[in-house]
Amino acid sequence: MKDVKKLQKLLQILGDANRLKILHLIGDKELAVSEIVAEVNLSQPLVSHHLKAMKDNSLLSVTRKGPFIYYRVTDPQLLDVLGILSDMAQNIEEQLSDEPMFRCPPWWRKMNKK
Amino acid sequence: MKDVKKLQKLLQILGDANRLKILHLIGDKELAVSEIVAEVNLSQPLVSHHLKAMKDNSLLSVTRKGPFIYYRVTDPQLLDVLGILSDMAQNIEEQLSDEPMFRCPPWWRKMNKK
DNA sequence: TATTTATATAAATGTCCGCTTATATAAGCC
DNA sequence: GGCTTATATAAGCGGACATTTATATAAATA
Repeated sequence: MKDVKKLQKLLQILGDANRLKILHLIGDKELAVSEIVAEVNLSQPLVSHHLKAMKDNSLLSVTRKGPFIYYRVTDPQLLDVLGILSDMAQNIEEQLSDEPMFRCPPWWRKMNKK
Repeated sequence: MKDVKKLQKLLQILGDANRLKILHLIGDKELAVSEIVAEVNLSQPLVSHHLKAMKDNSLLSVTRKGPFIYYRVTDPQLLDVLGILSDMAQNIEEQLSDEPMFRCPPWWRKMNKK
């Protein structure tokens, strides 16, 4: 309960499909931006944008090698935890609250009360 | 990589401070809405809103007892994983990309190039 | 049946954020 | 120094979502 804000931030950084794809793609390797762009189907600026978000929150670390900039997952444990969560997520089927296709107008129930 | 969407959804449901507070408060117990409202500092509709979000995604399960509706964490494992993530999160200090307090106007660098 | 208590739902609003388009930086090469 | 490649940054737009205010449902009780 100490610092909920930090946990929240971490979770909302992770709560994006594109960022998850990038994280999974990098895995325990080191990838340059161009390699990532080549794999995932996203524009270069968008990839850079997400990389920055994760770097700014220390999820990714950066190394420059000549003109290339390599990203790696700072803490490999993160991938394990994501594995666990992914497992959980698969067993979740959206509990759609039997939303009727058509809905009563607001006055109907009151009208027919008892 | 199978279903990133589900993982994303799970993470973004979790990525909210108020929902985290509620989850932590419930813990391994069963709490009625009114008990939750009494503890966290949120309006009743807001609490209901968040409870619904988590219920619809199977994070919470519901039991009615008379006029009271009790919520419990569906999978206690979730709390453990959150524990791990919380641990990670605490060791993350925002990598604020040494943003200068004042910034160059856009023409400055071009002006002084070389 | 009227009232009170417990909870849910609806509508309206403001904000954050992902994405696109356009442009800037930075390094390497001729 | 100009050119190309690799990457980052900025501005603008649109949609999603947390929150508030107001009201509806549902159960219990008098």
